[in-house]
Amino acid sequence: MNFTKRTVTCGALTAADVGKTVILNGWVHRDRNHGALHFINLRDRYGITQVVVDDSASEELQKAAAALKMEYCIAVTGVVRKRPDNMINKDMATGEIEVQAQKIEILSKCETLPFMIDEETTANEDLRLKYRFLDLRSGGMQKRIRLRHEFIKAIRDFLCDKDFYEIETPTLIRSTPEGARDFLVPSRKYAGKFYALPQSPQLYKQLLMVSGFDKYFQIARCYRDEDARGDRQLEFTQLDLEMSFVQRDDVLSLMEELFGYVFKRTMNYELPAHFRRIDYFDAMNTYGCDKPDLRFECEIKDLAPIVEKSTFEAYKQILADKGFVKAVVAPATEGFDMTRKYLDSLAEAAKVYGASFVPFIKVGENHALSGSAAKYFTGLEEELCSYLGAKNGDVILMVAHNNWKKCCASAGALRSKLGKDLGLIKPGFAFCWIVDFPLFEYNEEEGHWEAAHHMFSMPQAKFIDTLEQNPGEVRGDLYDMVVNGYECASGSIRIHDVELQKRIFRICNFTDEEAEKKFGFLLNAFKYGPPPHGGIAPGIDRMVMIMSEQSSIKEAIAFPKNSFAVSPMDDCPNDVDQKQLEELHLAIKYPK
RNA sequence: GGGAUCUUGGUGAAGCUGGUUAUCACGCCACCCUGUCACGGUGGAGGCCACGGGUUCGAGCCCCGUAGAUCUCGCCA
Repeated sequence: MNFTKRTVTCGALTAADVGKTVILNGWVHRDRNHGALHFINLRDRYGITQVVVDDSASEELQKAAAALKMEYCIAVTGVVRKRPDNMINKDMATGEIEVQAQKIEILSKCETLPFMIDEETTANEDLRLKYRFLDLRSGGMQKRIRLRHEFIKAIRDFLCDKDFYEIETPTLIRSTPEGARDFLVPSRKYAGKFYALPQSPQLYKQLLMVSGFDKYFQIARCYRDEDARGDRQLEFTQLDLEMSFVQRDDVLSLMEELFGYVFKRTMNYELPAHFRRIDYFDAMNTYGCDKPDLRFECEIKDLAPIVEKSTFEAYKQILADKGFVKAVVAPATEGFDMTRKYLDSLAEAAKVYGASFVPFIKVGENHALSGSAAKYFTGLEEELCSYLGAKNGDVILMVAHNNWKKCCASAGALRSKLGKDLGLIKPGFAFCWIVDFPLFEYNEEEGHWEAAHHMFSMPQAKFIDTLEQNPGEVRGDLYDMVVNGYECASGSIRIHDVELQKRIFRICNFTDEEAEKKFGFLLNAFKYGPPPHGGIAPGIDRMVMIMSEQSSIKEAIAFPKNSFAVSPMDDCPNDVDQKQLEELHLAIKYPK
C-alpha cells in the first residue's frame, strides 16, 4: 500500500529542527478549529506534535483539515516552525515548535469512540477491556506498557551481565498434584491423556541445575486456574530464576542488587542497599500479615498482659482458653473524626478475618478513657496508654480470637484500613524480606500435613533430623520479597537429596509409590550428582503495577482477563466445534 | 460457593423523605471564530433510568427476583 511514510515521530521535533520539511504519521488526538486557523494535536507512541493549518493554506488543504475527526489515522507533510515566544507550551516536549501543514492525507477513519482517549480512561473496566485496543492508546496505558518493557529489558541486561543464561522451558507439561488447580490441555494423539500448563517452571529449573546451568533465568508465563483478584490474574508473568552452589543470602543479595539497578534505571529511584528481613512470626504479630506494608507504622501490640489485669471477662476467657488479644492504636488525625459509623466499618473489616467484635477505647486528656471497653480498664488507664503509646485523641481498637492466625489477621485488617483511611501511608517503595516460614501447615479438611510453600523447599538444618516428630514446628529456608504490602517474589533453597525429598513427600501424605509415579523424574535426576541450589521468582505484572502506583494488576497487562476470567474483547473462553471435541476424544457434561 | 458495593443518552456523573417536562460535563451533528493547546461561542440530536415482577393514585427512587460488573473471603505449592 502506498502512503506518505513518516520521516520523524511525534515526539522528536525541537527548536533545532526549525525549517525542516517533515512527514508525521499518527492519530488526531485533539482538534481545535478556529475557522481560518486550525490546530491539530497529532499523537503517536513517542509524543504529541501540534500541526497548524492557517489561512495561507490552499482551499484543498483547509478542507482536508476540516474533515478530520478524533482518532483518524493521518499523514501530515509540513515545515517545522518555531512558535511565537508567548505561544510556547512548556508542558509539551515539542512545545517550542509546530508543523505548518502542506498536505494532509487520511490513512484511515475512526468511528465515534466508545470513550475518550485521555491520560487515564474513566469508562468502566468492562468497556475498557472490550475496547482494549483503544484503551491502550491512553497516555497512562502507554506509559505502563513502556515501563513493563523497560523493566524486563533492565532485568535481562543485569542478569546477562552476571553470566545468567536465559533458557526456555516447556509450556505443555505433566500435571502435578498439590498447589493451584492446573489448566489442562487435552491430547489428540493419546485419548484421555492431558498436558498441563505450568503453574511455574519449578521442576524444570531444578533439572537445569542438575544439568549444570548454574545460573538460569526466564521471563516465564505461568498459569493457575484460580479465581482472580486485584493483584492476581489466571495467566501471569514471572522472572523465574535459579542458581547452584548458593545459600539463602546469595539469593537475597542478588535480588537486592537487581531491584536496586532496575529501579534506578527505569524510575531513577534509589532503593536501600539491603532490605529489612523480618521473621514470619514477627511479621504476623506486628503487622497482622506475611506481606506487611512498611510505608507506615501503626504496629499491632499483644494486649494480653493488660487484659489479664482488667475486668474484661469476655477477653480474659479467651486468654484462659489459650487464645490471643491484640490491639491497634488509631492515631489522632487532623480532620478525621473517629465516628461511630467509621468504627463500625473498622469492625466489619476485622470480622472478615474472624474477629467477632471490635471493642474500642477513646483516649482523652490525662488518659481519661471512654468508649465501649473503657469501663473494663478502670485503674489501668495510665498503664494501658503507656503500654500502647496511646495519646490524647487516639483510639485503641482490640481484637481477640482463639486462633492465633485469625487474631493476627483481624488486627492486620484494622491496621491496613487505618493506613489507607487516615492517610498514614508515605509515598515511595518499601521493600522487605519475610523469612523463615513454616515448611508445613496442617490441612484440616484433608487431615494431613502439606507444604506451605511447595514440597521442594529445604527445611532449616536444625529441623532435618526430627522433621517427622512435629512438622508444624519445622521452618524452611523460605523467603518472600514484599513491596508496599504485596508479595512480589517467593523463593527458597531447594532440596537436592533424594532421601530428604522422599521424607517430605511422606509427611505430605504421598506414599513412596505415588511420589515415584508423580515425581519420579525429579527423584531420578537427584541420583546423578545434583548441586545444592535455590532460587526465587518475582512477579513481573505485580511489580509493574506497584511501580506505576496502580491497585489493579490489569493496569500492567496489555490484554488481561476480567474478574470472572473472561476477555470481553474476544469473548474468551468460547465454544468450540463438535469436530474439535471429537478429535480430542472429549464430551461435554454441562452442569445443571 | 459466600459477602459488600454498583448498573441513569456514546462516556462519566447528579437526581433529597416517591410527585408531573430526568439534570450537568465530555463526546456527537450543524453553524460562527486568526494563536489555541482539556480552545471558545450559538443551536441541535441522542434515554422504555440493566431486565422481570410487586407496592402505590403515582416508581430512576421503596420491596422481591434475575443478569452483568467491581472489590473481597474461601482458593491462590
